[in-house]
Amino acid sequence: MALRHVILTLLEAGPASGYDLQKAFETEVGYFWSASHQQVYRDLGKLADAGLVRFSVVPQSGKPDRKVYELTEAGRAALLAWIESPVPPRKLHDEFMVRLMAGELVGSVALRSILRDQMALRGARLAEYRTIEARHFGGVDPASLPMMQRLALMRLRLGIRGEEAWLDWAQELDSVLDAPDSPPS
Amino acid sequence: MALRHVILTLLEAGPASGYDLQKAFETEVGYFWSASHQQVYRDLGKLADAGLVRFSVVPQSGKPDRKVYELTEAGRAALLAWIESPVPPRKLHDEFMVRLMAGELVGSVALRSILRDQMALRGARLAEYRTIEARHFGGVDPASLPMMQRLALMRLRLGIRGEEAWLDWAQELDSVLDAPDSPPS
DNA sequence: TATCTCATGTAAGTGGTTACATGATTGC
DNA sequence: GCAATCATGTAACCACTTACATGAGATA
Repeated sequence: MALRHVILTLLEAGPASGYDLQKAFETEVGYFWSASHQQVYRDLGKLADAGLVRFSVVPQSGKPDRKVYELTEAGRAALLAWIESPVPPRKLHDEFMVRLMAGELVGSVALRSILRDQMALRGARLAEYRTIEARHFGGVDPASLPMMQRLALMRLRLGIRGEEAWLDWAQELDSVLDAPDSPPS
Repeated sequence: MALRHVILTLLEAGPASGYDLQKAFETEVGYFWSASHQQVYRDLGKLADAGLVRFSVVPQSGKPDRKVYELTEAGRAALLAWIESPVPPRKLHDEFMVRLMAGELVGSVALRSILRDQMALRGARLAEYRTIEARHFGGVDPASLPMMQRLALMRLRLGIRGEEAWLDWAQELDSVLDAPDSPPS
């Protein structure tokens, strides 16, 4: 159900089309929420049916018409109520961990290469995040920023810390895999 | 699709009933995969249809019969092939982050209390993980353990590091929220 | 000439959640 | 007497993915 609330949140920041929202999922909100354009369009329809958003059609020359959505009063109220509702426990689905477990049981030799692949991938992501941080915020103290940018920076930093922690751990795992196996006593 | 492979992995470790598997999802594998008993039973059925697992019915006195599942050769082969298949990029869905963003836009006063709640929750989880670590592994060097326990410990440590990183970040956020807001220049 | 971007959607399938259902045994 | 544990499942619904579809203008 939360995707609807993410959409409401994005619309609270200003009117937008389905296309605009989908772009947001690929960029700013991408490091804490993802959604495909099909989901976005469908949920916009559902939200409109429920009276939480309304839209106006903006014709364009040469391009398809834009449907620009905005929050209704009911939508704003629903969003406000949701913010303070309890956060459901998130459930984890970490395929990499499963492969690690499976690889060990099956006696696969490929554990190392899977680990290295994953490290490269996440290292690249971390570098990307750091670039964004440097370009947009350039080593500034978060407390000195207006609240909006301050929280945007903090959201980015969570992504950075998460990747750092993962890479630290992966490094430890990599070295620990080197040690010879001793039979269980 | 990955749930089926998690089940195959658990069965590779030894025969088990649906009930046993579901217990595993609540304990050992709980910090990297979750599944409800309905999912487990349904997917066991699908796996049996596909010939990747087989089961034998074990009657019990006073309790319902157990259906004890085990891997077939085809199942083991499928698992092996899967381990080295590329890991699809995991998608994030962090409700807490969305609330933070929404709360700011709407001007909610409740941000602080949401943050504190979440910190308490994750702090408790971290404490739990550390207790398990101390009880099962008692400060031992992972490299000295047989491979199986070694990886079990490393899986647990990923959970620990993840919670630690989150709490560090939350602490920073908490203090950063104190600073007065300055209007965007 | 071909691909990318803008901009919208439908249809079919899979994955996951919630609620319902049964029934004996063990511990409070 | 009541709840929890053991052990299995079905049915209905909701969320999400993959594939298909259109069509003009911009860029390589």
